[in-house]
Amino acid sequence: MARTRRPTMADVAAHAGVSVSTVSLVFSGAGSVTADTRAKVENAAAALDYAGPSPQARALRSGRTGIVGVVVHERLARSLRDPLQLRILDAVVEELGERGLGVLLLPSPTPTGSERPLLESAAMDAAVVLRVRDHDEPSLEILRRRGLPHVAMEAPPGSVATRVSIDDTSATEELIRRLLDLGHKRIATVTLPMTDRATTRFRTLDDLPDPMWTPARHRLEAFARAGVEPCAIVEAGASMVEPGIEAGRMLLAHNSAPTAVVCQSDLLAGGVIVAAREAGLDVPRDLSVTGFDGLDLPWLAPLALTTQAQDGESKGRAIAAAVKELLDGGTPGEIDIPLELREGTTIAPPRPETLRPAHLR
Amino acid sequence: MARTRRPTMADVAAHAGVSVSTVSLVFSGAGSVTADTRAKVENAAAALDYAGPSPQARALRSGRTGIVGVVVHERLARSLRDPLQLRILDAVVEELGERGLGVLLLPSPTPTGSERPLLESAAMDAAVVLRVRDHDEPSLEILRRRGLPHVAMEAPPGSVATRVSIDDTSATEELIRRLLDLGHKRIATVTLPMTDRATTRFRTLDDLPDPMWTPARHRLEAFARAGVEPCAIVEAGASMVEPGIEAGRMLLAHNSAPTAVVCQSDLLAGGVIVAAREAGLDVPRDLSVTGFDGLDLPWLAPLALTTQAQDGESKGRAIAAAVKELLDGGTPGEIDIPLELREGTTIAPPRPETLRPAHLR
DNA sequence: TCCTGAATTCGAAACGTTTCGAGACCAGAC
DNA sequence: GTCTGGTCTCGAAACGTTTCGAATTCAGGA
Repeated sequence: MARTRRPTMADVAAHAGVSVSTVSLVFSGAGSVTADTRAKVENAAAALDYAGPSPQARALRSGRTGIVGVVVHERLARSLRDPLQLRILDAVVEELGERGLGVLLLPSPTPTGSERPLLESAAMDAAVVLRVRDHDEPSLEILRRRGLPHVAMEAPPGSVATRVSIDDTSATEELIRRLLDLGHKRIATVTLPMTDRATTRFRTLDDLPDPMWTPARHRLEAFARAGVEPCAIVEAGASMVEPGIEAGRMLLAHNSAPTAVVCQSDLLAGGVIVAAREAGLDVPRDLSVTGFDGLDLPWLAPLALTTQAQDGESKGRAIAAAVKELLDGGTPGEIDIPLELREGTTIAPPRPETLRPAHLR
Repeated sequence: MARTRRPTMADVAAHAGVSVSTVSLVFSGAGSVTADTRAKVENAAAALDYAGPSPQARALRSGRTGIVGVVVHERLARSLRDPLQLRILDAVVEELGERGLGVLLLPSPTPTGSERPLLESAAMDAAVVLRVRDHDEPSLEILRRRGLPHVAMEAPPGSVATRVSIDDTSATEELIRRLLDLGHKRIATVTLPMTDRATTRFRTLDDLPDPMWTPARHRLEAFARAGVEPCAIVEAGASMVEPGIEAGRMLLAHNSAPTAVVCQSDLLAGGVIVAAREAGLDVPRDLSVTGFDGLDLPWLAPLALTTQAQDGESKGRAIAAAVKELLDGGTPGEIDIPLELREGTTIAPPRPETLRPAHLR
């Protein structure tokens, strides 16, 4: 089979005995075309094995590519191993797909990365930034330069025109107050990664990185709002179970172990619970644990995590809706996705000091 | 700020006092340009806030879009909740990204789907099909029509020019033989979903769907190769823990419960183990369980799954390498990714009949 | 019979690049 | 002083559509 040139609209037009404009009309479905003419064109297309108008040419002429870029963590798996993020992306893909829009995965540009990041050079009509560092996110500047409309999730207030966010500070504060009401005094926290290349480690309030991932910062600020200081802060290397276990071990080995741990994600909380079990502690009697996100963690049974649940699907749909509105020339502004405190079985009043396992007093 | 037209290469050329071709040369980095001229052009571009050549125009003229489509399950999350798939996709994105290629997510076209699926209309240079149903996969036909080079993972032999696959039949056979050698007679199996919209249910060898997802079929065929028939077959609704639990419950409630379960994925195996624990059974003494994929399941501790491990990262890299070779005009052919039997602690000889819990005899 | 207006179809002009071949210029060899 | 070869720059021709306004056709009313 000779590797021949693909047929173009001109070929189809010639074969059908009509003009190129008419063929275009048939394929775009826009103008009015006689059933007769339409049939001629369709037959010609079939005869030539014409696969439809070239997307490249269509994009150049019409100015629309039908592609929406989605900026994720440079290591894709870092972003998507989190089931919540996946749900969000899934909803975005589905919702945009209904309008014929495709999603292009864009690893977040890094200073050390390639000369010309995809975000700068790829064709697209709009973009979604799923992961915004604190104010200096370079993606936002690139998008501005290119004049591309964009939506950012969990971005710092004022950093971008269209935001879709949750009020994670208030939600975390609510969890902290629960623990305070139960009588807890020594409350530790396990945070999300604060930077792109985080490792699991102790932090103090004086030792926080400056461009800091927004959700980590917001959820940490809840302590100040609740008027307490965490007795220990461990930054997790990733929002996954393994780093959660590690963080839990670190906290329990600490000189004065906490009676409660506020975890910035459910996966981290799950890890902390595994570490507690490992140390022979009973959750929640020896240690109260809270999560964030509201995932299903069936392997945690019979415990159910006390957490703030967010609905990934509606978050994704809200993002997609905002993108569509931008493409239609609208200005969606700021969108707030509600959280719901889900009562689980992982918090309880602290055990009287004298009854705690000796090594934890 | 007046919403003004974006500057083009012609504007930059005029501002710099050179020709359009020269500006193009500067941006493409190809031809030889005096340092002086280059500086003039770069200054002009900066002055006009020119964001670089239009990807649309570049794509039309050069014929290359820099985009590789990746066909995933229609419900994105179905594909990507599986950590292995995610690793593969991650490696593909990273490896292609190094060459400046972006990954466009393409939900698999469904009969009921939109009029014109993205796979038919989106701009791209090549495609990867991560999920091939048995022979009649519609994606492959569309790609052929469009004349796009493509790579398919786990496709039936002969269905496509470039395949990247594992020998899952042999690997599963190896696991089955282990169990036979240990003395097992009643071996059940929990399969991957066989169709796009599967539910967790019993199946028999006479009752298999015809277009059937290839890995499910291959791994099931291992029983015939090993010369035994599974004593029960449960098709899982998805390759996740929850359907695995459900499948495990169904098998254990069966009149003559198995002494071993061959699960077509680690997540399903994890679920079966949870169901066994729930029923008061000891794994592996009361029930042997094998998995497939080689994931890390920290919550399974202290057990370690006996499984066939595949390296998602090298699989992804192999796929990306094949795509690059296709784009360079090569013909990569068939690529086989090796599997490695990982000895865990979840299989043992069956307990003598008389010692088994009464309800399981 | 002639005129009006709606329904179709058509021609031509973009859209913003890349690429090809040719021209201009300059230094060094004869 | 002329010729040769290399380096840099340029003009013009695509790439394959969409879209705009104009041309054509045809039916129905005056």
